[in-house]
Amino acid sequence: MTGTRVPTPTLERLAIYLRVLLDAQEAGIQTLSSQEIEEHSGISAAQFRKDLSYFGEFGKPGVGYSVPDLIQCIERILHLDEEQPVLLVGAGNLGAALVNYPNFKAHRLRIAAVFDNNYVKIGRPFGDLVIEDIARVKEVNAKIGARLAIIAVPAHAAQEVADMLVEAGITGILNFAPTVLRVPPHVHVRNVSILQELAVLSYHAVEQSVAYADGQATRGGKDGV
Amino acid sequence: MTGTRVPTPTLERLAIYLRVLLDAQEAGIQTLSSQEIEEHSGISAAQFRKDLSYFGEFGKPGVGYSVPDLIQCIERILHLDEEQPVLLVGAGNLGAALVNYPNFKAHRLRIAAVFDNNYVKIGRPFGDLVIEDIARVKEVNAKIGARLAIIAVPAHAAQEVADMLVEAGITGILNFAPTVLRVPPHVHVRNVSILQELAVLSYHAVEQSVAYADGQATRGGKDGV
DNA sequence: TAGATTGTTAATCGATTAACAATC
DNA sequence: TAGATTGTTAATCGATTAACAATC
Repeated sequence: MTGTRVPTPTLERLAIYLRVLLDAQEAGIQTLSSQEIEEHSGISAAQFRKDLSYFGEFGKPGVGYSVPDLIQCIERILHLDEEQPVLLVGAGNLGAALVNYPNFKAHRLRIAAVFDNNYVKIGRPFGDLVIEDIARVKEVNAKIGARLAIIAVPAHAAQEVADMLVEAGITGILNFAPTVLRVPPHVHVRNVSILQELAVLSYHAVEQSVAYADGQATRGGKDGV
Repeated sequence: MTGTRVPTPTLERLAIYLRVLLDAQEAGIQTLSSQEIEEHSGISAAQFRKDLSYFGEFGKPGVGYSVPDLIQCIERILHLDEEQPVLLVGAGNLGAALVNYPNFKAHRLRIAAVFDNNYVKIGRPFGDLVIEDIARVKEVNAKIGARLAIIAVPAHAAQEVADMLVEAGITGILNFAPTVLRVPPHVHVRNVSILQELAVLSYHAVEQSVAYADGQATRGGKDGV
């Protein structure tokens, strides 16, 4: 199946499978069937098998999937099989939450440097790191060689930061600022928009309450995944 | 078009349009065409018109869309036309970032209470609020009447928190914990998974770099949206 | 009116689901 | 071997795109 473009939803689910598998490994489980993956992930067994088929054959008919083997395969696919440095820009509240985020380690992601443009903050400690001047990001990343970066600055500064990151060799940006970034075609951006998420929930939450009050609650809605 | 289910991608884009419109209003722009919306949002004009068509007719042929009118319409659709209280569970680093998040106000979202289960934290100030005992969430929300809540606790505690929130009348949950929540069908969950986002970027970032090094850089990849 | 732009329909595209032969 | 479960193909479903008549 090499050559086919992998759908983005497939990649997103891969990360979910990986989490389920790591939990299973923690619990000492050796083997899981696609049906069992469905029970733990909420993603259908057929979808799981289809997703994996983009990358190869990983299971044994009649048996299922070896938990440690599949973990290794997915990690390799996602390039999480060796430590991946990540730049963080923005030493505010969100940056502090990220730099202390305990779950990165299990995925071999490591915040390797923190940047800000505030001269009061530059030079101060931040988690295990020291805040550096965003103006020096290219120079600093020449040593680190990170491809991934997180933007956690106010919206009005995000585009300028993105430009500097691209200049510094970053090819994947996780953007927390509520703004559309313009980047060259070889750079991927994923946006985390808390307001957008809440807006979607707001639409449903109130709709649902009304339906509920009318005794018209929907059935069989999918649980959160 | 009433009666048709609105696709989730449409709702997600609605929040993006709203942001573009608010920016335009800020800049004193009175009218925008779908083409201009495309330029600012990265979402195609056809898609924009199709999205709005689920809710009614909002534009004038030959003219475009009134910025203030459309803002009002989208706000009404998303139930952001009047203040919406939101419960926050988890008074850690992420909770601190959220409680101080400046952008909620423009969308009429307000964190109305913060909860934790740590007795050392309960009673302490947190932003403008005082941390309350999660065990009292039902009691507290009986007064607030929030339908939306944010879970910002470690993964191992998230399901228990979700159960309590549902019990307290919450119908929309924004979940930051890396775990699949099980909730009744009338409750909507949206997950923000930083690890998942970085995993997807990791896949692409390294792929792209390799392609780049080989002189096979992809063309026309979509810019971040 | 003539030009511009909408709202909607039909065509295209892509992702999900179901079913089953292959195989451990 | 018999039972279970995979990987894949074909059918279904849903979302996006393109085109255009309606209309300001």
